[in-house]
Amino acid sequence: MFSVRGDAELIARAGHLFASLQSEFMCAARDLDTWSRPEAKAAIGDRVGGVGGRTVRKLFSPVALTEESARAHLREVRDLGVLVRISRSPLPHEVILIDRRVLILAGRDAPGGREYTVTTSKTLIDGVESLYRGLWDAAADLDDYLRGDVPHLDEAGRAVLDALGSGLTDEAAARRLGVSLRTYRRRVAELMARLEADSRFQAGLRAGELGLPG
Amino acid sequence: MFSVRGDAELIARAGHLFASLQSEFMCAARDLDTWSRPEAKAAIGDRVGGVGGRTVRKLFSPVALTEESARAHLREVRDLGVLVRISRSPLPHEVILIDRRVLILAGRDAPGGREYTVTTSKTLIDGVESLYRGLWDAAADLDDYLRGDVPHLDEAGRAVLDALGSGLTDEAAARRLGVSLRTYRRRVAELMARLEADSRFQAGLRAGELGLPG
DNA sequence: GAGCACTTGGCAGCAAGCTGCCACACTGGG
DNA sequence: CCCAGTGTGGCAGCTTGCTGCCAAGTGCTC
Repeated sequence: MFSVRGDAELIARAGHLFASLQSEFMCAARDLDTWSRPEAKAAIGDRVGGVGGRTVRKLFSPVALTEESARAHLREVRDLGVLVRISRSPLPHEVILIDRRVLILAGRDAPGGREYTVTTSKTLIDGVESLYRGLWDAAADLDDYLRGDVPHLDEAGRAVLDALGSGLTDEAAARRLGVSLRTYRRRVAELMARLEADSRFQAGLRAGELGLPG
Repeated sequence: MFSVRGDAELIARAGHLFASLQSEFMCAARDLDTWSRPEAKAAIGDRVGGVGGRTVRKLFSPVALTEESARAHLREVRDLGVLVRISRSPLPHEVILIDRRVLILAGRDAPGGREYTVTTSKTLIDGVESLYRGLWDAAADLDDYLRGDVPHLDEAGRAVLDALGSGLTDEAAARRLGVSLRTYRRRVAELMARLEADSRFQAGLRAGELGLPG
């Protein structure tokens, strides 16, 4: 195990690891800006290369989808065969696994550059891989996530969903929210349209599957 | 970072780490049988001691709940203030974090004893902790999981849930299942009772949150 | 065979949910 | 000022959902 500080040193000492990728590359990160320097990003991208019969998994937090440019980029790499999933977890620290032989973890940004820890310890790798796998399995496919992106609920929508999820009658829920029954039902109808549901059970099921209210 | 082989050596070289627990202990494991030797289990238990103002989190896979004795044990420790959650992930490798200062990972059982890797690398710990946190946040509280364990759906229950989730009216759903409306509604009422829901939305939400139909 | 427990299906009465319609209030722009 | 757009609330009419009740059918035990 060794540590390096800064992207340049990482590439110098561990760049060959990326180039020697054989079968599986897995990474988890908050967003696309893990590599603070564009040249480092390009260099790493070059070394990993295309999928080419290998499995490349990239797991991001929802923050990665904030900008449309990032979404477009993820769609592109997805089109190249990279498996992209979105986890509900913030994923504040980047984790990279190469062929389950090498584990690279990125620390925080620091004045002297970000510290990376590189290890080939099988026990460490197995442990981290099992945690990664748990997150991966629970994460949503990029397309599913984007399709399900419709229900970004504002405060009112969330309040309606909370009331619905409490099992209240419409009358009780409207009272709770301080609106008329007609208005409450209007909002329920809107939420159901957004969830593309024809019944309340179906709407609840979709909300639960999507992790709402998030 | 160092590795040890076997429980005895782990206790000899790292036992003090457990005893020095100050604020937070987190572990993830497939089940309760991580420590292959009862004496090792007891020794570790003694060293961690009670909660005593500290945060102790234990994350297990559903396999940990297979036996009623295991469930009873988890309820006991939960009653002592330990936070217990059940993840849908298999968690094949045990991970332990002590005060976010020490990371211990367990390898597979081997003839010479299981290999443990112990490290205090901040980058490693941060990376693993962020993955752990993602799994923890997505995991179900022990009580919720046990309470939610009710809906083991038989074929008929699953068919009802599928029909409900399709957004059909009761009449259309009954026709689809080849039963009368009264019978269908009777089964819906049973499913809702099992999900402890007072409305169809709430039932759907709970089903979605529980990952039904599994 | 009879008796019992359980399930199904039809029916009725009621509650809850759905939505159109209309009036009113508010806001912003010309 | 007027007008258009938007949102709210009350009401009515209708559909859907909920459940008790009763009769009939089925399977099991004695």
